[in-house]
Amino acid sequence: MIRIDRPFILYAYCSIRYSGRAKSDLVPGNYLIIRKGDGALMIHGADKMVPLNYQPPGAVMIRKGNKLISKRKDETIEITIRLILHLAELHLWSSNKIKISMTEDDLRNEIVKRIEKLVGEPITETIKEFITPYGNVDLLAVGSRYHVIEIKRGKANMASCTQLMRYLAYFKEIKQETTGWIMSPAITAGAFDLLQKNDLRWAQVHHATSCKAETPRGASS
Amino acid sequence: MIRIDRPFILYAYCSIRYSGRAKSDLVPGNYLIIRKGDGALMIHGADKMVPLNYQPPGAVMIRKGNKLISKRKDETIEITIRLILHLAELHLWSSNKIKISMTEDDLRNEIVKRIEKLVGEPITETIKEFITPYGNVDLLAVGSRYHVIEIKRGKANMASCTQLMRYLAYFKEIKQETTGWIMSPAITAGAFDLLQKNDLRWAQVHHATSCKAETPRGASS
DNA sequence: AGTTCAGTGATGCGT
DNA sequence: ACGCATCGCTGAACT
Repeated sequence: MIRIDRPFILYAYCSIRYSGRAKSDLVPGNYLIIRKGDGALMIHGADKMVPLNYQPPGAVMIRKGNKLISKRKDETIEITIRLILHLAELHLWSSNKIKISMTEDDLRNEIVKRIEKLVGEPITETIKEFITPYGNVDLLAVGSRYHVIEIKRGKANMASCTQLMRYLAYFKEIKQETTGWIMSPAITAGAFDLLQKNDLRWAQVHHATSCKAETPRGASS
Repeated sequence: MIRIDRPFILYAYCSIRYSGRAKSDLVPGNYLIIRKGDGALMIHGADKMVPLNYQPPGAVMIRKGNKLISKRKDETIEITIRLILHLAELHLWSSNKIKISMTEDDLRNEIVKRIEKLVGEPITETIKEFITPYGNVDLLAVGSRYHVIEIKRGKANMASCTQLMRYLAYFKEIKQETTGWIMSPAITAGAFDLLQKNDLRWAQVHHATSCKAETPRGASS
């Protein structure tokens, strides 16, 4: 019963049992096991990006004979190793953080720059992450009325609409005149219909370059 | 310029550039690169479960000198290798599928068994995935009225509520008397408030074992 | 610790 | 293909 702390990769013929939030059994096979220094554990099959089984950082691993057992809170992964095919410790693994651009936040900054053109009226103030009891509004633009804006970096869908409608319910409660907007590069047909039915608007916006506004009525898809 | 098809793991001192839906640069360091036979690519740092950079199945990889370039549609990852620390091909990697239990679908089956006790009235029919223009209802139970049931395997949140409310809007349109339910092992405080305001109900249900029903009024959290 | 939300979400299932 | 919903989602930020 030995505690294992160092990060390693292990390619082995093994079987896996998981129990916790859910349960799973994995029949014996050749799988790739990756264990990081923070406790993160991933067991990968031959395809797909997501691991077959996994455990988040904080898990503690011990070895008991030919079994590797990783535990975290009420969750356990038990790896029964039948044959080690490849094993390596990874020294001096870097933990640099990655910097991503073209996120939703970047898009919001673009929208703020062109806000008057997008909503079609003079705006005196823009507030990011405006707090309501039903969640925080991505962007609130104040002009002759409030513009409640939900931003999506990709294609907006029905869930995006209901998220917007949830915020609007609050402004209705406090009897504040508002227009609800979704601003995104694209929107699904169902979401667009839902917007129309609720008298909400969509403005097509793009990352970094141009922004073009349309009312639901004028847009085709 | 050599095309690479075989799965491998590579631990190397390298830098990464990604461009596609978003953009990122990763400063030189020691990273673990995993490439699967279906094209899936993952570049892992020293911690966390999620890769720093990645590409889904279908990506094509070529080698150009000390660069590995993986492309898929409009997305490119370029790995500039400065020093190979460890390299291995993975032979006979298994692609067995994993079978998970205690999913939302399992919970739904439990609920169907106890449906009359949960909704508190005789039920003549239960329909899974009942289709509405606003999406498919997890479970529809028909008694003296309709019971529209949204099921969550974990803790229900505000998004769960708005999802339910979206379905209910349809039944209101067709003037069908309904009661809206969320059934889940737990629910967040904000979601519970939102339910109450909209005269909807929550029933606490558990995986596999017992089910206990409560009205929003009676529940504490 | 709890809650909310973004994500290069990914993945599966339907149309 | 697109649309939609789940995920043992993970991770981050804020309370």
